[in-house]
Amino acid sequence: MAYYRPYHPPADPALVRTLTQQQHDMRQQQRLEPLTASPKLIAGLDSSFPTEDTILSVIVVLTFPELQLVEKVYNYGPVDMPYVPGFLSFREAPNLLLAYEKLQHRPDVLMVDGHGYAHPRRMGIAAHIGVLLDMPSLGVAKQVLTGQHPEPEAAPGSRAPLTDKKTGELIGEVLRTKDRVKPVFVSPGHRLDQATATELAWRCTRGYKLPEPTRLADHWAEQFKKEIR
DNA sequence: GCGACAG
DNA sequence: ATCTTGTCGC
Repeated sequence: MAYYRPYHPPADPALVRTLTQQQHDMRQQQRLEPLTASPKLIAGLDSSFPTEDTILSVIVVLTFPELQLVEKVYNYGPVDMPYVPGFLSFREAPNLLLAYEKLQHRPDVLMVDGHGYAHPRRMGIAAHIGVLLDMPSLGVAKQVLTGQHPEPEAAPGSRAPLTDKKTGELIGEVLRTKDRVKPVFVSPGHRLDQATATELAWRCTRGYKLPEPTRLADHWAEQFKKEIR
């Protein structure tokens, strides 16, 4: 069905060089380790674009493992950075951080819409935000950015490894959250490991393709969009 | 040189 | 991400 593949306008080489260096620097701060205590509150982060030059970032906070919504906030602002594959965080993270400041609750983990470690330089938006806030984070993406993987089994809960084609390193896991639906890509961002990331994503799944944190953030973005005008 | 390319 | 019609299945 994908007869056409998206075309991405060439990005400014100088800008790409700067951002790449910034990601390498941030990676020095990244730590992937087992999560010590079970989280009590988990947040879901997602952004949408009402117009081509404005961004709407939403953050929802749910209890864990009950997954009851306890808070939802958003921040609406301008966007200057264009979308460049591999540098999504520089376009969305700033506004997400502004939304985070409005939060009254202190979540224990952040589930971000996009990749974490499963990134060319292991610094996807989930890792980017986790490092900046120095908080445990994981990424849940709907499409692969880099890496190869076999198809996970049909049964919900099935996993398949996402590996770097060159090094063979495990960079994420493909998780089948729903029967007969394309799987999601889970990877750690900061302060937690792959096993924890996948387990959390699965324990947050309630019959939909997307885990509740990310799914609800996306859902509320639609509601807040009306509130804006 | 030829593809691939989160949201 | 966003736009956008019809269609399939529970």
